[in-house]
Amino acid sequence: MTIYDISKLTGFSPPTVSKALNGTGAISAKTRKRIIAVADEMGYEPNITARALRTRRSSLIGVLNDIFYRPYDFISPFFSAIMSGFQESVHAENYDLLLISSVAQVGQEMGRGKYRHIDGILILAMGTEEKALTQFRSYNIPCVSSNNTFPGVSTVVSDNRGGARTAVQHLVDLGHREIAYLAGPVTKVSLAARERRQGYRDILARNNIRANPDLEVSSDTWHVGGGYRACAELLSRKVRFSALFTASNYLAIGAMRYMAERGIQVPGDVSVIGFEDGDGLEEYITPSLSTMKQDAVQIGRTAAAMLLQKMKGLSTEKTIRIPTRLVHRESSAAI
Amino acid sequence: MTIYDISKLTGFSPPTVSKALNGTGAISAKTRKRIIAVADEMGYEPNITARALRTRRSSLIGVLNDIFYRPYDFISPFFSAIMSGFQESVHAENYDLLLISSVAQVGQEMGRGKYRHIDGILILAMGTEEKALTQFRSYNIPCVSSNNTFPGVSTVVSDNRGGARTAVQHLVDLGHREIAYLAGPVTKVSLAARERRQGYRDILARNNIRANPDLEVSSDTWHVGGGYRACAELLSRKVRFSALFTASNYLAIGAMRYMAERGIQVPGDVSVIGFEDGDGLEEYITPSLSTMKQDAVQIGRTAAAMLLQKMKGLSTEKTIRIPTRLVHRESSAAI
DNA sequence: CCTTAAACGGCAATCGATTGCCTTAAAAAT
DNA sequence: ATTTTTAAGGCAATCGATTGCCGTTTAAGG
Repeated sequence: MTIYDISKLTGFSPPTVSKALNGTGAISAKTRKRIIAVADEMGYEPNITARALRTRRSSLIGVLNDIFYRPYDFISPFFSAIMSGFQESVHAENYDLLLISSVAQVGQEMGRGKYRHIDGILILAMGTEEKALTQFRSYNIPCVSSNNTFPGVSTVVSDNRGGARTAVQHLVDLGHREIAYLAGPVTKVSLAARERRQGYRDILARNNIRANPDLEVSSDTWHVGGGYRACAELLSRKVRFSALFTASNYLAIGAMRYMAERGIQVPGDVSVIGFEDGDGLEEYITPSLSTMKQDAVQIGRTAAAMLLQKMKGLSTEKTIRIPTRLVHRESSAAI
Repeated sequence: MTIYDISKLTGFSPPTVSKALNGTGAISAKTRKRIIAVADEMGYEPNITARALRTRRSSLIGVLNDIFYRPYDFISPFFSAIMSGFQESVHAENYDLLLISSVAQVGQEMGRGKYRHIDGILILAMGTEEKALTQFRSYNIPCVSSNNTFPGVSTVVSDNRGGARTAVQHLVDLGHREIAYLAGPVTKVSLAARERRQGYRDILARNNIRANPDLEVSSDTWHVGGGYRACAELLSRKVRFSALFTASNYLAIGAMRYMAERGIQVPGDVSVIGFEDGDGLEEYITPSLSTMKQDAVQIGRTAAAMLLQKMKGLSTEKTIRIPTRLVHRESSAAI
């Protein structure tokens, strides 16, 4: 069923059918109605490939989603939740999502993306490296990112600094003054990592707590294993702390495991608060985990709105921050 | 840079350029070499849209990935790991992945898929309903699934029955005879749910343990909350059990949480073993969780191989099972 | 030296939708 | 009643690659 079939059935020329169906051109209401009726009846669906060829727009949006949870090879539930909100929004404008994974191949993939004529791209990758980025720039595809920032690319993130402040202030309010921070991998592009650390430092300063560099450790991955190892490193420094703020829940789980193995009680000896990872587990592990809850779906929706704007040539570079919310559970308690 | 540009630069006609680049038709080695050299030098990349229009093949494979973890809206790490292996394999043959989520829209989505001329489809959805399936059949797209079976669709799954047998035998070997089973949502299509239950029953029978229906509960979701509620239901039945096999790790985590709240010790009072969910957390929660480890990436690769075969018109319907492996951790112990 | 066949490459059509421009008919203005 | 507008649709070209078929050229065979 093509536009030519509809043309024959209605007696109007193919261009007229096209115009009627798309609401473009000057077509009388009567004609349009007739054409639409026939198209509906025949179950006509436009051939999107032909349209893409002619219009040079593919209706495809790429999602660059690095898998940074080796050796498990899965997409972070947090990112996957962002994708969920994002997809919902772009679907409303008839875009579909093309999966582009694995930063290792990013050059190749972007080449691929280019030759597929992707109309836009959402960068969710955590491990995206500098050199890959220069690639993005050379192709001229509208682009938004989340959690990371790149020069010239708009970003939607949680209010990481504010969230970190809330988390750390929560610990202070519980009477803690020796508060450690377990960061994720700090890369040039990782806005989340930078801002959370900043929020942590803000609150120490605001409460006149002297910042102790020994209380800050950084994990080599965003996953549990990294949290475990970083906590080991932290404890090896022999600095006292009664509370620990981690840059993500996975890191918190890894850290708590290490402490459990060392007989350190949570929250008895150390209170812990993390940053949500989107899998909804924090309520169900023991002890249940205090968390800064992020609104991943909303981040996705916002990113979609921004990208769609950009694709229309509107909007300029900016960063939008989505509020986070403290959820107090068993892992954090008064000193 | 199109085939016409290369044509002008080399003096050969566009069809000849096409044939040289694709290795089709009768082109002399010398000509081919020259054309390829120029194409390389100019950075020519074929316009995949035009090719798709002409050949009627899109080089796009759809991934139907229902999000069944409401209200968290994320893709199960297990499925996401399958996708990882799958993508790696189909990339080798120059296919890209189109994301099709949300079973609620499956009809619409498939319509979409059809009009995008998807060359094949991988069904990962857990919640796919019967009525949606009839849609699949009517479009004639090569299709493989994982974890679920549909009439006429090949499937790659873990060796669920064997895995469940190993898990339950493990509990028996530890001296347990009162063993409960916490199932995932049992639907018509859920092969995994059916086979794991079967494996559980096999082992009871093999060890002359009388099956007690009260020891089997079924969760309403595959996520932690469902495990929590199902465990509550199980305990409310007042049947004694010293071990619990759960159909997934998330369910195990939910169940363990409920038991923790009731003061039931794991593994002191009840041993627990689950089925891997692919997020790598089981080592890091406390107690660490005994698990049947699945090879999700391998499942993905195998599914890709099967689908590619099908797309070539070869291969017939079948089910392939990928071995699982017992990993013994703290949550299961001798009685 | 002539015939036959194989090897190379080009021609023209095609995939389906869209677009700018042009023609005709109808409506409005003078 | 005649001219000017405006509205409605059609024509032909285009997006880029591919394919079947046909015409040469060159090599092989007699």
